[in-house]
Amino acid sequence: MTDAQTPKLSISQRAMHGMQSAGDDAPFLTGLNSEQREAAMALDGPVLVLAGAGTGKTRVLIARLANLVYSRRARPFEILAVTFTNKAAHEMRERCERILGEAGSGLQWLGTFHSLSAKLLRRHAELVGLKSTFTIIDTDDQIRLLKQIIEAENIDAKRWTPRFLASLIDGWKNRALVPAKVPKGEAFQFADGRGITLYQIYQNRLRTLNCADFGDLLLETINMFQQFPDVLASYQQKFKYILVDEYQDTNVAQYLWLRLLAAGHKNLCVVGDDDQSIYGWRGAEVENILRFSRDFEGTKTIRLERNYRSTKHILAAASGIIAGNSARLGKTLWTDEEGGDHVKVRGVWDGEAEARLISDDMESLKSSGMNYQDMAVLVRASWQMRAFEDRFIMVGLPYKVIGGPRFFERAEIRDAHAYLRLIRHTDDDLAFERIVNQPRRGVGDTSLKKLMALARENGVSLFDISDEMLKTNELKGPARAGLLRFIESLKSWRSKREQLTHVELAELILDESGYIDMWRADKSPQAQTRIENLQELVRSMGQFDSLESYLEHIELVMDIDREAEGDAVQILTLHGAKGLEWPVVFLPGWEEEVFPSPRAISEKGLEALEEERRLAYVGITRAREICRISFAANRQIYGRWQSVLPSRFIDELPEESVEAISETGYTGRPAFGGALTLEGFEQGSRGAGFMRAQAYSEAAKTYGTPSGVVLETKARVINDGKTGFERGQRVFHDKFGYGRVLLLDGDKIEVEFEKAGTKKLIASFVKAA
DNA sequence: GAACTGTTTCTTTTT
DNA sequence: GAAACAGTTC
Repeated sequence: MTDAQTPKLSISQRAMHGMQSAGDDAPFLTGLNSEQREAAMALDGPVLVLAGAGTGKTRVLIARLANLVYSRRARPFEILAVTFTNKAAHEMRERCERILGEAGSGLQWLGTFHSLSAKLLRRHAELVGLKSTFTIIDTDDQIRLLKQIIEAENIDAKRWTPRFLASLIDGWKNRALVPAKVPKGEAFQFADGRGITLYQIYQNRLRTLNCADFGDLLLETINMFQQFPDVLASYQQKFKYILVDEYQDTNVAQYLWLRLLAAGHKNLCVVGDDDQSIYGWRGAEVENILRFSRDFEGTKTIRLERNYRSTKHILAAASGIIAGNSARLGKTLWTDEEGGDHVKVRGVWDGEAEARLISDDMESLKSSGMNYQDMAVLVRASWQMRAFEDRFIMVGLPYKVIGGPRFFERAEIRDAHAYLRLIRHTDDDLAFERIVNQPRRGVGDTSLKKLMALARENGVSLFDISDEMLKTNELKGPARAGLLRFIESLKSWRSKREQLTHVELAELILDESGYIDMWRADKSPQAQTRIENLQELVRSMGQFDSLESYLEHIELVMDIDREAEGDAVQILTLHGAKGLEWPVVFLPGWEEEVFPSPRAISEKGLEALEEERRLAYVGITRAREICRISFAANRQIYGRWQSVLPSRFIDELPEESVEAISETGYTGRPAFGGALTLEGFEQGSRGAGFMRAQAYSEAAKTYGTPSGVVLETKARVINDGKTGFERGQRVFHDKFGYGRVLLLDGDKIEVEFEKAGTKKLIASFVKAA
């Protein structure tokens, strides 16, 4: 650790008076309003800052940090600052460095829960049975490992998928439950009561492999703290002040983690917004924010409600949406900005038309003097990105995908990483398994199974057992030759580690292993992209000073920093957009079955739906000046064309702040006369329902009304987009007779018929019995 | 052991 | 409509 950097003290004299907080004129406080100032200056004791979207919470956090350092309450390395995403951590570091200069770089304990945990664990790994060189495995490795375990236990991996087990285990880890602490009953969620046993086996296996998964990073850190109070005490002493961003997204494990560390000095400041809680599926508990003042006695609560980001209409639209939620603390955002554009809601024919519309908009905004980097497309799910990429490539519009079908998740990147991981530690069995036959070396399933069995029997790694086996004659033919070549290559690459830089080594490996050649020989259209990705990977390695630091970064951040190519529009998911803002924001795909996502609709009802609504709120509040929502009449889902309804959220937008239009411009009345002003639209928010109908029908006008599609929509509009059936309800079908509803899926339902078996069908063909 | 073929399932969202 | 999976053939 390179500790103790005292900040340059060219600052206000008053800020230097020992344990005083900074004076009102401290430079980092200028421009803050009174609440923000209060939050930045209340340094001691527990503080809860409830900060609505765009109320300047990051500014407050930075000011607070600066205040801590300048007032000499704490040196930079005595401050623990936790963010939720790596992006946020990165941004906060940059901004701190700008204000604090060198001292900003001294913020060694600024990071995500996971990266900070990894750092702590590497220091004390042996306390929880790991070596400090442990590998952090990703979801892919996790699933493969679980699959092996499930199969080894003779459980039907079809009925009980590794994926499902992984989600259960993640859930337990999110609640900080080691196998012994999982409530017994929950074992029955998997394979007739064997869930906990499997969890235990998995944990043992991870330990032998010297691996930790994401959940372990937190779980094991908590374990360590609980089992070794002296270690905990030393960190409680060390971290004099703790700051947490996006507190509404913390789960139980993270809450415990914080509570343990904050118990010493009790200087814990958390910043959050319950309306932006969008990680419930990852175990986040909004409860945490609600119970904060109960858990930490003497909590000072500060509310930031003045919005500095968006225009009035954008704010009104966002408020209109979020008002539909019942479970909230209730904040009222306000702004004294006047005017600004209305939020535009536009209906189009299909996804392609939507991409066209948006790219046209972007080009015209650009020609009116705006920069591409000031515009973003925010989607619900990453598959939606593709349509935009296709379109942007076609018209030559510069864009950058952030997150998305992520770089690191691509097979070729994972394979390349597996090679590098094996260079790092030859006993990385998961990596070995992945690439021993990639490219094909004749070491197939049977040979690998044999190796794995032997390795397990002897308690050694796959690499070591291979090395041993090659000395005997147990393997024959192509398998032996291939394995020999593989092992020899690995040895040779490892021996060159000293002479070559890690970048040169990576190039050598990709070349000598035949991996790049494998893709060169591949005639599929994606092969070229894969080769480019590999080149990009090698290039990105240059930003790190060793193989180890590169891999550590990849394992934690799960993405590489791609070259920022100047002025480009950004495409990202709504989740990825949290905490960011743009002058212009496009929100496409506001359709039932897309957003809210079908799962959220069918799953646990209200709760999931409210989370989707918060997501909509997050989306709209990312916009500063222009916000444009759109929806299509038809969309390809799973490769099948489906006609879809505008999202229910569109109905929830306040009429006064919204303009519903189509490419042909505004015209008076709905095209379908009575049809579209039917029951469905009349119920609920009347005005917006009209808008939804209007924008929709305008789209139909523009593109004609191809037979079938719109008519079908009309029928469903009468049903208000819902089937009107409930799970378990008894129904009748003309042909199949009587049955019971098994599950609801958009406009379709699955019915178990008494005579005809289980069928999935369009709900309108079924009557209540 | 690999190459080919047909079938099925699937997608939220991130560390 | 891809990617993962199972089954078949060489």
